Amino acid sequence: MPKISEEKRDARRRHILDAAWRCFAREGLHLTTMDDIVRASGLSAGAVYGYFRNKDDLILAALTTSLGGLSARLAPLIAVRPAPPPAPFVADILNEINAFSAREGFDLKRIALLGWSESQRNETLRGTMAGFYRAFRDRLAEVALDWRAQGLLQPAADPEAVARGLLAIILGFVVEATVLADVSPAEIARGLDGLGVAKTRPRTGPSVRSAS
Amino acid sequence: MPKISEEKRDARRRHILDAAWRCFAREGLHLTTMDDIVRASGLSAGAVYGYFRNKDDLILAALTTSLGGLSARLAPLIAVRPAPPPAPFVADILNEINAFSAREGFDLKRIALLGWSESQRNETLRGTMAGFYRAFRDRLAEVALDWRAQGLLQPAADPEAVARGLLAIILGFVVEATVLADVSPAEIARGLDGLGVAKTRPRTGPSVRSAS
Amino acid sequence: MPKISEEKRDARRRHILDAAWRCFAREGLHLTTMDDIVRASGLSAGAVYGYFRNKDDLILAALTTSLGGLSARLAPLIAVRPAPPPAPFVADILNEINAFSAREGFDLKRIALLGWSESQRNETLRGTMAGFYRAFRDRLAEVALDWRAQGLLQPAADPEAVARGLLAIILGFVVEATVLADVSPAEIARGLDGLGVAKTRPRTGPSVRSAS
Amino acid sequence: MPKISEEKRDARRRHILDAAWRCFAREGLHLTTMDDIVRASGLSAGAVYGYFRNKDDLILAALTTSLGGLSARLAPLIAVRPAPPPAPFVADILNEINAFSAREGFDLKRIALLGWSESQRNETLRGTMAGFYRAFRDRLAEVALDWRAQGLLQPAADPEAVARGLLAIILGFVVEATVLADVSPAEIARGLDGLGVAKTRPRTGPSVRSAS
DNA sequence: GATGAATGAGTCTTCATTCAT
DNA sequence: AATGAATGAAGACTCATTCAT
Repeated sequence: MPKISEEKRDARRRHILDAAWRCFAREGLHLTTMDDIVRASGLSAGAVYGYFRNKDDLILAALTTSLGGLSARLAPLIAVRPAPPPAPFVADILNEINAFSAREGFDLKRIALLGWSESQRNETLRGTMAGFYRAFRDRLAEVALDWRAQGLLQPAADPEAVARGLLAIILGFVVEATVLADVSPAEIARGLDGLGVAKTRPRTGPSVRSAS
Repeated sequence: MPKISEEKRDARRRHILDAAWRCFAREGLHLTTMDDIVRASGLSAGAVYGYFRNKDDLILAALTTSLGGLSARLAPLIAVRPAPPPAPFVADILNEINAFSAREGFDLKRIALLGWSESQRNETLRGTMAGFYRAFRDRLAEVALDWRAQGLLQPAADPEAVARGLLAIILGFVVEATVLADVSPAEIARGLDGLGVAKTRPRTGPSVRSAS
Repeated sequence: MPKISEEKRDARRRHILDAAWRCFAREGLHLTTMDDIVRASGLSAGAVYGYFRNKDDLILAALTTSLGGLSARLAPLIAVRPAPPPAPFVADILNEINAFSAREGFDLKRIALLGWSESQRNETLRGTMAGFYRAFRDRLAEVALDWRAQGLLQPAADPEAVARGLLAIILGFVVEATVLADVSPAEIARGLDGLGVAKTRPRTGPSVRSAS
Repeated sequence: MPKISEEKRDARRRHILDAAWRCFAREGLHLTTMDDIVRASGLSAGAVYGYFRNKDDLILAALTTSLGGLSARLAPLIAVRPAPPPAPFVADILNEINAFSAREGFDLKRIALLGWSESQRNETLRGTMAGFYRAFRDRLAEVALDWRAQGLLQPAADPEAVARGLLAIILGFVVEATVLADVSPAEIARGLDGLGVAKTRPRTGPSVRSAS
């Protein structure tokens, strides 16, 4: 087999990551053996090692690639201006997370949980992850600014603090939905609405309705 | 009549769990070896196996015991009536979580992250965990009911949905504080206040001030 | 099994080294697998690793222990005063090397060959080996001094140079006896005797001068 | 009619052997991977396998080719008649060995060490090597005969035994110079000169008789 | 009851060799 | 002829667990 084309190589890499995701979601990061992934990918051990230096490298790639994919799908949602009010906005985000998860036959939310654990003992991963979440939170702060301008927040609201709260809700949803498995984006949105006061009218747009 | 009194045995058990916590927080559940724990506890391998049937048993005990301990410390906070308004209430909870964490020289929030990952592949653990969080959420729903009665929520607010949202914020704080390491309970509370409406006055009680 | 006695542990270590020697002599250092040694020792893989950190450690121990053993057996021979004349002295040394080799059912001379190769890529080993040979050569220089005093050498003989030559003969015998397998200590001794001549005047031809 | 001329093919072969020598000298025979050699040669794996059936074949070729090369360079030295006296003669040989070594940027003496080790487990190699050394030793015996005729040896000297001794010194020099790295051909020659004495009568003491 | 040495199945990883292109 | 990606059988080493003392 002579030199493989760049894109074929990328596809192969992706294929291995797919197999790894499925395994990780089922068994966790460290209980998944390389052999599990090798078998799931249908390739040989040597082939997998031709694409990833070692297991840690594969874990890192699996986690950061997920993050990157999610990032790309969330980007358009947080760029909308004027930003939808808090509750529907959050519902949209959570729905997108669910949708992204559903795709490949494994739940991305599980991968996220694994990633957080792993980031405790992997410097590189922690850096990448923190960078991703921080960038995302910065976008959320801009949204909060827009909300305040729209009069959807308290006049004195601190966009940075609001962004921190929003991120907590989003991350917390991932945990709650994965561990308790009985929460929908719509419920979180309704809860937010309940907490919010006076004029946050229940929205009727498609994004909330589309929630499970 | 056992050679060792019941309470001595409990102390020993506790001692082993302490060692295990420290190891788990540092290396994760599955990268921690039994030998790590044996060495950290200062006991012999045989001794540790006298208290825990196997590694999974030890993991399970470590995680559920943490949960139990946290539960006990959170109980008084959620029983207060009339319940403090949302923002300070949440701040109190988060501060308590931080305080509990700080205690033993390891961060309970890390253990929580590990537990969520682990619950994906351990039926028993998942059951225990879901039970704990569900019970906690039920208490939160009662708090929400009280808030609504106090007029602190929208009149039509659904206490169940609010409880789901509150739990998400709390769990999300654990993630954000552990992975990003740049959030304080007070900020989350301010964020909630910003999101909340009209008359949620900044509270001045000790709990918010005590936040970092 | 509770704590093992120091001497039992040493015996076990020795037993493993014995097994390793046999394997190494047969297959070479790097073609011998740990499993070969494990099987030859009759122990389990884990047990072997309880005595030697890794394969390199075992190799190092096997080689340096051989060296140490040989050193101990050679010591009395080179301490004799007045030293026997060169030829019989060398014969004695070579015979002792053969005798030491014969003992364990494997040939120490082969181990020496392996050690020299290995010392090219193992700093520690090279140091240990060089130290051993240098110390031995220092003893040989003392012997040469004694010979000169006895009038058995040229009056102007340099004991250091003589020691270098003696060591070369000894090491060369190991090679010749192992690779050609048709040389005896007595023959080397006779050869030395044959070389010892009337009046080997320092030559002045270009070839010696060209030597570094 | 091959696509590549015979001499181009030989040059390629030589090029690969060169790469292999460098690798072997650095890492040893069995720790050098085919990929190391492939990379060092700048060719592809397939290309290397086009010239050598397998790794053992390459090892064999590398070792025997070295031997052949050395043989060719030593031949003129041992053919000189009248032969130079022992000390300068040996110095000439050792200098030639050093010179041959220096050439390619790797030390042939190291290759020799590797070859001796390898010959223990490779029948073919052992045969080739023994043949080479034996032939060389036969030439040395002729030199010894010439020396005796010149009166440079004891009248009763056995040329075969002297040849064995000479070979030992030469091989031993390779070891000493490689492992101790502090000997020069000139020193060995001076040592030989020092050993050559007035009246080294055949001794009759027990130690020589005890020799096998 | 306690100890900690021993077990051995299981893990990650390498690498000689092949062969589709 | 040449390429280099793929193969997969080993190899080194680990670690949960047991049990003789």
